[in-house]
Amino acid sequence: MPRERKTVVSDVAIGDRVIPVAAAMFRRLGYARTSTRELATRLGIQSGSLYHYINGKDDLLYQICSSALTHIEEAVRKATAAAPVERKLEVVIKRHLISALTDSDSHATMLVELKALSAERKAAVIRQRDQYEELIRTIIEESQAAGVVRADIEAKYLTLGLLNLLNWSIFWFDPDGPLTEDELARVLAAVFLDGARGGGARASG
Amino acid sequence: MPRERKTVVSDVAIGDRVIPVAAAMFRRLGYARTSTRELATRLGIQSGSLYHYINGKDDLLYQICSSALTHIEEAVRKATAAAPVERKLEVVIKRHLISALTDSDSHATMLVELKALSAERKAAVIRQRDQYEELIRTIIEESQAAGVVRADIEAKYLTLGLLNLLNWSIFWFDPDGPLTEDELARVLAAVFLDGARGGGARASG
DNA sequence: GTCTATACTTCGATAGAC
DNA sequence: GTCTATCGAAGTATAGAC
Repeated sequence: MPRERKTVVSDVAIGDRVIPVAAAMFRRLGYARTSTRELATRLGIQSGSLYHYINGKDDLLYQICSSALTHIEEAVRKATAAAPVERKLEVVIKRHLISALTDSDSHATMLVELKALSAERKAAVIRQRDQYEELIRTIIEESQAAGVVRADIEAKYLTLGLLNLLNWSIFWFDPDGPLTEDELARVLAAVFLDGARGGGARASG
Repeated sequence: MPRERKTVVSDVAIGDRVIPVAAAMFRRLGYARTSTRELATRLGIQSGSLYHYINGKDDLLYQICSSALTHIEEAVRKATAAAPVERKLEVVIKRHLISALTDSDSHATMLVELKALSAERKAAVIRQRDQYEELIRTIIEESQAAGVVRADIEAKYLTLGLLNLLNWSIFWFDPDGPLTEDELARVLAAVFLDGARGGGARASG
C-alpha cells in the first residue's frame, strides 16, 4: 500500500473530483448559479483551498466543455474508421450515445452553458464542435456517395438533424428507466435511418 | 390620433416590450447573468422603475416559459384538429416550427433556463410541457393505429425523437440563411417520416 | 410612472498564517 | 495543501420624493 494513499470515503483525490463534481453542479444549477463556495463544500474543503486546484471558475467550465468534445470525437473517429460504409452511421449513433451518456454532466454543460464562456474560449470550443460536426458530415457524405443514404437532402441538414436527435436525448434518457443504452441506440438509429413510417410493422397489417 | 399616444422611436409601450426584451437577453446571456439593471437600461428606464412593470425577475422567466408553451400547444392543436390522419404529423412539424421560430427567444429560454425557476413554478411549466408532449404522443398513436406510422417503436420514443428534432433546430436555424422556414419544415418532415435512407434519390442510382 | 438612493445579500478571488 | 479573513464588485429589490 503506497504511503500517500488517502483514507477518505471515496478514496479519490480531491484534484480528480473537481471536474466531475463541478460538471454535475453546472448541469443541475447552471454555471452562473453554481458558487465556488458550494463547490468547495461538496469537495470537503474551504472555498479558499479550492484555488489550489483551479485557476478560476471559467477555467473549470472550459475544461469541461473541451474535454467532452475531445473524448467524443476520438471515440467516434476510432470506431468508424474500421467500419464498412454501409454500417458507419449505425456506429456513429451508438458511439456518440455511449460517450454522451457516460459523460452526461459534461455534455449537458457543454451544450447549454457554452454562452457563459469568455469570447476567446467560447470560440475555441465552437471550433472543436465544428470539427466534430465535420467528422459526422463527412461520414454522411460518404454514405450518400455510396448510395446508402438519400442524396436529395444536403449532408449539412442530415448532420444537424442527426445531432439534434442524439445530443438532446441525454436530457430525457433515464439510465434507470426501461431502456438500456443499446436499446436507445437501436431506436434512434431506426428513426434516423428508416423514419417513422419506414421499416417496421404497421398496426393494421 | 389618441391623446395618450407616445412619440417614442419604437411606438410600442414599455409594458409591451418587457417580455420580448427580457426573453432576448435571457437567451443570449442566460437568466442568471441577465441583470435587472441592464434590462431596465435596454428599456430606456432606471432599474427602480422596472418594478412598476414586473413583480420580480423570476416572474418574468415564468411568464416567458409559460406563454411559449401555451401558444405552441394552441397552434398545433388547432391546426391538427382538422387535418386527416395521414397528414397530421406533417402539420405538427410545420406548425411547431412556425411557432418555435416566431417566438424563438422565448422557446430557447424555456428549453434551457427552466432550471432557474423556483420549485413550484418549475413544476407548473413541466406540467405544461408534459401536456404538450401528450398532444404529440396522441397524434402519433392515432397515426400508428391508422397504419401510417410504424408500430414497432413505442409512441413515447417516436415523440421524444420528434421533439428533439424540432426543438433544438431553433439553435442553429438562421432566418437569414439559405433555407426558409417552410423548407426547413420539409427537410425535417422528410427525415423524421422517411429517414435518412428512405424516400429520395440515391447518388449511384 | 419615473426618478434617486440605498439596504441587504452573495459572489469570485486573494492574502497570509500554519 | 488547507485554513481564516476579507476585499471589492455586482446583484435584487425597496423606500420615498416628485
